[in-house]
Parts: sequence; C-alpha cells; structure tokens
Amino acid sequence: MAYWLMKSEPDEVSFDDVLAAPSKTVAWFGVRNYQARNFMRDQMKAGDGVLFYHSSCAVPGVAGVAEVASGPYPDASQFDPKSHYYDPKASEEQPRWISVDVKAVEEGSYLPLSEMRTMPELEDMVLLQKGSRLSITPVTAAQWKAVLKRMRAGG
DNA sequence: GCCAACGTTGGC
DNA sequence: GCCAACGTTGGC
Repeated sequence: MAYWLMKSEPDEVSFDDVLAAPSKTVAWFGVRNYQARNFMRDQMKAGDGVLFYHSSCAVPGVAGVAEVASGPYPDASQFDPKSHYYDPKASEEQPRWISVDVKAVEEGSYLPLSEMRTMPELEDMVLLQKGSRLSITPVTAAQWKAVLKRMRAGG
C-alpha cells in the first residue's frame, strides 16, 4: 500500500466538498502534468492513502485524510471544449489525461504547511523540498504516520 | 502582486 | 536535440 499527497485549491474542491459529496467520493480531474499523471496511471491503487492538501489559499496545509477509490480512467474534462481543462490534442481514442476517484476518510485537525516545516519526521517530504510544486507527490509510511498522529492529536 | 522555480513549446 | 521564450504554480 502506497501513500500520496494530492493538492487541491479549496476554491475549486475543498476537503469539505469531498465530505459532502455522494459516498464522500469525487473524481480527481484536471491534472495536466505528466509526472503527476504517471503516478496516477502507473502506481496508484484503490485503497492507497491520500493526504488531501489545500494549496493557493490563506493557510495552505493538509485538510484531511482520504483514499484512492478507483483505478485510473480517462479524465472527462480533457474532451470538453467548454472546460478550462480542455485539451484539443486529446481524443476519446487516445486520451492523454487521467483521473482517479478520491474518497474522504477522516477529517482530523488541520495541519498547516508552516507547522509541517517544523516537524523533523517530514524533513525529507517531497512537498517540502525547494522548488517542489508537483500536484501529486509520494509520501513515505513514516511521513504518513507522523502526519496522522498530529492530525488525530488535534492542534 | 511578486517572484523563484519548474514545465512546455517551438524555431532552428 | 538544444535552448530561449513563455506559461504556470504556489508560497509569501
């Protein structure tokens, strides 16, 4: 079982939005970076752990715990000319972009980025490396454990 | 709004 | 295949 951190702008999809969705599950769409796509396509499995991260907001940080809830499938928004995520080079026959379903599991207490930077267990986390801006990054079992411990302990 | 860092594009 | 120009990300 693998662990991931996935970034979402809460103005687009917040962790609360996922909690409120039917079956607490949403399609993760709009990834337009090959490295992040390849993680979804080649490595993600249903049941993998997901840290749901809020980016580009007042207090960026991990908002909740989720899990991968499907295998990879074509991202529908790439085919929709009206979508912000439309890709004219993608076709139904040859899709370029991938979605997976993500299911909210546990809310916990919000873990701000500023606090993550103070946690020694997270020193090597991909998210925290200089210049790192991938929207999907791997998380080690030790990092996962440290984050969950902190989120369950409360602020 | 700024800007560092990174990814993509396209001319050559 | 190189690399300059451009676009995007995302914290601050």
